[in-house]
Amino acid sequence: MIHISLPDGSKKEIARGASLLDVAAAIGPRLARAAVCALVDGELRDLRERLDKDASVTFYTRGSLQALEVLRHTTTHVMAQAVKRLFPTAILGIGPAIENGFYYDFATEQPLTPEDLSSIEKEMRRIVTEDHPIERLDTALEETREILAAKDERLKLELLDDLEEETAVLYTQGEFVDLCRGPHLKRTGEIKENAFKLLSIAGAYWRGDESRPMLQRIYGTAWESKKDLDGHLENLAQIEARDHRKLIKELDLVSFHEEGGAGLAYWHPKGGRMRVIIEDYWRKLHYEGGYEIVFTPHIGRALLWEASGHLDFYREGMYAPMNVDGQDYYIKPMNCPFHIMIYKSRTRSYRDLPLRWAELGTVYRYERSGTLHGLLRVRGFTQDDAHIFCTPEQIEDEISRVLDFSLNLLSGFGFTEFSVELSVRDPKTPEKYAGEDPMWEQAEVSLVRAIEARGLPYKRMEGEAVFYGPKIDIKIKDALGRAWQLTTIQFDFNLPQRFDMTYIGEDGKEHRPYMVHRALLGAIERFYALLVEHYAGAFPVWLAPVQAVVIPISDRFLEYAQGVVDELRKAGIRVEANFSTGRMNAKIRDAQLQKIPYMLVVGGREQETETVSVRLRTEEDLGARPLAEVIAMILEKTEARSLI
RNA sequence: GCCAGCGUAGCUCAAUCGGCAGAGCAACUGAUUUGUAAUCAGUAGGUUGCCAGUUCGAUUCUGGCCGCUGGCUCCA
Repeated sequence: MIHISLPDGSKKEIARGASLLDVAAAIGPRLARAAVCALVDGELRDLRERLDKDASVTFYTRGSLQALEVLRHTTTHVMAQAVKRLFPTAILGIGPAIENGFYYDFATEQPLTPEDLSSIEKEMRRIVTEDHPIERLDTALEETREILAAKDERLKLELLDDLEEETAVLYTQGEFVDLCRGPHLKRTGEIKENAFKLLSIAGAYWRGDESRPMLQRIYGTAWESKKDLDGHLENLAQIEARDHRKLIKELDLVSFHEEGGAGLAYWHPKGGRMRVIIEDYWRKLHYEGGYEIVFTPHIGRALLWEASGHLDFYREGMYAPMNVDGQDYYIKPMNCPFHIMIYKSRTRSYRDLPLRWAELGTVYRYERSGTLHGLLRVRGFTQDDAHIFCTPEQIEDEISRVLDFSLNLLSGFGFTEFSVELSVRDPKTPEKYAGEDPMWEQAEVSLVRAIEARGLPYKRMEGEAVFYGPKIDIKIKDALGRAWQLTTIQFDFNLPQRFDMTYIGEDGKEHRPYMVHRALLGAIERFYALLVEHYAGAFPVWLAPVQAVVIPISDRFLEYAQGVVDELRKAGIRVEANFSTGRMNAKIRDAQLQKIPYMLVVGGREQETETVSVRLRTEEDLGARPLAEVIAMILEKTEARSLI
């Protein structure tokens, strides 16, 4: 007999070799029916697995996150089975459950097309209806190899060769056999035939390796119920409706041009207005926060990039040089060497430090064509870059400051949920990194203290640091709960050395300053795309490119309407006049579609009483208000940078 | 960069087994003078992404290029 500890603290005695399903049955028949998988000493297991020693066990029932993962994993097997039925020569790759769904990779003779998805789905429904029992077979490696070889599953054989265990696990359902660790559902019929959907088809390198063949990947999603599936599809529709690529076009903010080249954004007047507002706010906060703002060239001689090491390590990310007067000049992919030039323009004393220099620096990087994506991934962009040069004694205080500064700036735009990732070096390969051990240790301590002092949740990422220093990245959550990495704060132990930067210390000797790179919004383009999606184009009044539109109900009131427009404009409000000959209803609709916060309707009543009727884009009707009151209301929201 | 799909009027989308390319919205003109999400009528708008090839004839078929989309990958 062995002893099983349960989460409520109780224990069960059960025969050695009993399956987890037996354990569940011993606890109660209802659990046995509802259980999908179990956590055994910290590992997620299949209910068919047998226990041969004492263990602590937690069962997960339908509805739990873990059960959903199992459901998705089984659904992807059903998909693979369907694919094998329809395309018998398809070779299985891997097929895991992922967030909100699953995928499976196949090597196929013919590429799959989107039209194949519906026939695969149909076959999947058949397999679900056939309700095959799913068997788990722990099999000796050699036998497994024979089984897979007989089915010509060469990719699975490759996985098998890399297996470290002594036995392999095969799962079967009907004619389908797969090498898989599990866990899985007990029958294909447990999948709801109307609660899954295949979504897309894409190429994916075998084992994520570009030098290996490209497989066909099918993505799908699966849920406990049709209602959950519909909810998820609704969510996807939401994301699509907020897609900045659609909104920047509809709202006339930014465009891209085939003639101008991929990944290069054109800011229209309305996008430009918003950008100026964002950047002015950024500048104001930087001056208040003890930064100085600098400007540096867009191109620099090869010498500079040789000194920085960019030409050695980052050349493929840079645009090709242009030759001027026999000298090679490169468009800058980063601002740092230029700021270092300013630093080196004179002798620096410890009394000068810390120096905090910020620049909205436009850089160009050659991103691979396939990675470009609207404003989120471009080839030309403006970083809200800054470099902090300080003494070792100042570093902790500086990190602390920059963290507060970042959180403050981001919350100004309406982002208040943060999480932090701390990337440190891999202790096993210290030789890969620039800088001395004590520097890394001090840097890490100052980063950790700064994070912990603010009670921010953080993840420590071992070995994720870049070679020149540790860093922290701040992620924010948007209105749809998606995480975006914006801020990055990075130590640099490399460049001060490469450029032989020094300052004169109290002791009259030369010392090496510490250098910290930081970008808070990241790239303005990317941040802007995020703002568009976060607000679904309905920007807070202080950011809205057009804050108010004046709508006369007929052109008999044009004169009064023009007076209203003049007053608003004089007060500094971004106002548009819709004086076209159309009906008021159409103008309201236009303004609504443009998501303009205030619609000011003027007709006879308003003219007589020196008022405007205020309609909000939320469809709320505030009725007629004195013009002065409306101006004050809009200005108040603007100045307070109110988020609605 | 790689795999797949796509590219038709400013926008959203039709159409052609290879035979004169079409609608709605927007634009323009005229009429209408309107009270909180689309007034009516008319006009104009296209080398069907670009360049080759096949063909009597290519928007349609083939190849190359450019761009976009979904992924993979990269993010010194």
